Amino acid sequence: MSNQPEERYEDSQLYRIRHSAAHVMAQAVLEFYPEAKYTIGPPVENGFYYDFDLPEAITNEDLEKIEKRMRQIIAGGHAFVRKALSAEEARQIFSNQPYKLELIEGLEKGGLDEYGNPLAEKPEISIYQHDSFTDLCRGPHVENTRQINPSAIKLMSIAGAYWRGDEHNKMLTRIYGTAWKTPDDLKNYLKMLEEAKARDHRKLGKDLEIFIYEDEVGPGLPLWLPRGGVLIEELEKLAKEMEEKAGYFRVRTPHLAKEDLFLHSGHLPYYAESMYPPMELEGTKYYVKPMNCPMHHKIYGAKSHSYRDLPIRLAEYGTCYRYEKSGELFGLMRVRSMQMNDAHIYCAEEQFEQEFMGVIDLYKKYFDLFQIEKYVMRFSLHGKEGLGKKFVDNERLWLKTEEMVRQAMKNGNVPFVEVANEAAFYGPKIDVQIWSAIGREFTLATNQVDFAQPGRFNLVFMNRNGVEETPLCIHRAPLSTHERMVGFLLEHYAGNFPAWLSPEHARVIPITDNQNEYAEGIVRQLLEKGIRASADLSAQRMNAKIREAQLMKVPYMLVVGENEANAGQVSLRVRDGSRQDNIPLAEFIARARDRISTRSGQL
RNA sequence: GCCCUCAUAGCUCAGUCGGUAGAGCGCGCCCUUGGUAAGGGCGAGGUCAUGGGUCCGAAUCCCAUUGGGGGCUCCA
Repeated sequence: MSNQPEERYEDSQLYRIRHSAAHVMAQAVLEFYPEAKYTIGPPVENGFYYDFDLPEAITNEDLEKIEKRMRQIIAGGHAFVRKALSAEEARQIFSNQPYKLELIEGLEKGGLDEYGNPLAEKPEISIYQHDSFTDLCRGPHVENTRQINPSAIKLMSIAGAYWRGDEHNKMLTRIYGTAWKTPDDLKNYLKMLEEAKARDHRKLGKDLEIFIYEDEVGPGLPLWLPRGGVLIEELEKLAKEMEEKAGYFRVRTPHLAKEDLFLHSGHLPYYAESMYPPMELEGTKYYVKPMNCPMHHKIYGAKSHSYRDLPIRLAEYGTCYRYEKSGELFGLMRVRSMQMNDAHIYCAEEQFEQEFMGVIDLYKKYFDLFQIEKYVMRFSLHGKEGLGKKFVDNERLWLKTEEMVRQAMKNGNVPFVEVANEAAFYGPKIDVQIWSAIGREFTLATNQVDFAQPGRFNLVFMNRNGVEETPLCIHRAPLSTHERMVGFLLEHYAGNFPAWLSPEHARVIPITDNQNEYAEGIVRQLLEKGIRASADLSAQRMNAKIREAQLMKVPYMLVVGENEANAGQVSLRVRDGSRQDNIPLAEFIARARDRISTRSGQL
């Protein structure tokens, strides 16, 4: 750790290189498609993009062509020249570039940035010029195209993107590129992408037989295979243990409810589009539940409560269905059927901070267990504009609850960032961003403070003054959904699960079939001791059996030949390649049971 | 939902200019009884995603649909 303050990306040389590479790319594209309209091209994490309105679709072959031309332009050694000018002058330069004219208008009028967001102050209008290309741009850039290393750039992909990110606007063609200081940096980046691909939960999920999708079942509706079933069982066991210790009660609720319930909760008016359409029977409409909370509210409301009962914590691994739009589905990370590590905590206002921190503590325990080192709480606030539309219309309560959460996190020294306009409709939300072992960001856990629904459901408790009061409700899902959690864990561990999570703890590998019976006896003993085991009695050679177990990432392989059979021993091969030959079976059992029962990260 | 792209055996993939299909793995049988990441042989297995169209003839060309992927938008 250095004491130097970290340089902002926006101020770095890399940022300038990428920004300049975007301009060079735009020049190349315009040379091939002179009629193209160009829009914006900023640096982004790991690279840059530029959005064009092109007269025809371009292909990956075109990318090679464009990339080649970029290298020529770079070699030309052109200077980047900045010039400040008036809106009028800018309009003349970009007279045939409608998107640029729109940008100029935004800059001129009250200052809107390139994404259409308001700017604090009215900016100076400037252009940057190099070779034959001129762009409306605030910079900064490198001084000369030569400062872009032609062997450290690469065009990555073509994608669609809406003008100004608004789905009502025209779909533009976005070209993504990456640029680095040195060819080695580029190589490392590409290697990192390869690694990420090898860890992709969709690939590992298939290879390790965790889940599948079937066309006839439907998109976003995963089928969990036996090995995936084990992961889920273990996660539930973990959650139930932790929640029991933390004073939660377990409840169970149905998958469907009448329309009335979701009208009552306020979900239907806000989220009907994301719900499966209703089914109507005997004149009554039923909806498949998109979340569990309304049902938990009903359970809370089923009897009268005293302040002495609070907090009441209702937990359920509830199965929910949400109609995510087709283009939004993604492996296990975005699905239509999901099972949530859900719970609702009903508490009095003065209990809020303690309960809230109790949830955060739970998070931290899980982070510890899963060796998650980096996390940030994203604290999503309401937006004034959305009141009554996106958000429940009660600004006073919004501000009050937000302040409560803010204080709780400050007091608890929880790292968090605030994001405006992204709350849940019933209250402020905290999404937990975590980073996997290879540094990819995931949003898994979420919790929300709900000041709206308890009131809607007339949930009350009698306070110590004998006056009815409405409790607050904390929605929380530290382990997210099974789908997302397993997706994350697959990538995080690259499929090399700690023993307790491994679908198969041990595989017994007889060397010849003379040891098959001995192997089967071992399996029986292991199963008896709660160790998930099987024997490989196939006609293959031992080496092939080991390879197979290794590919399935089985943590413990027990090789048994004539010697072991005679001595009542096993040869232990651990997934990491280490070996312990000729140990008594009991010794292995003790080791495995210890690792499993403590949920150890060691094998 | 939108833009682009892809779909061949259970899996991973090959298939040229349009002439109705191949490999490896896996599966079954046989031989091999092997000491820490693939022993060998034989065999079964495909309406080339689905539905239309062009053509004497379509896995191959065109259109639509379904599903996957890269993005955008969205994610209570």
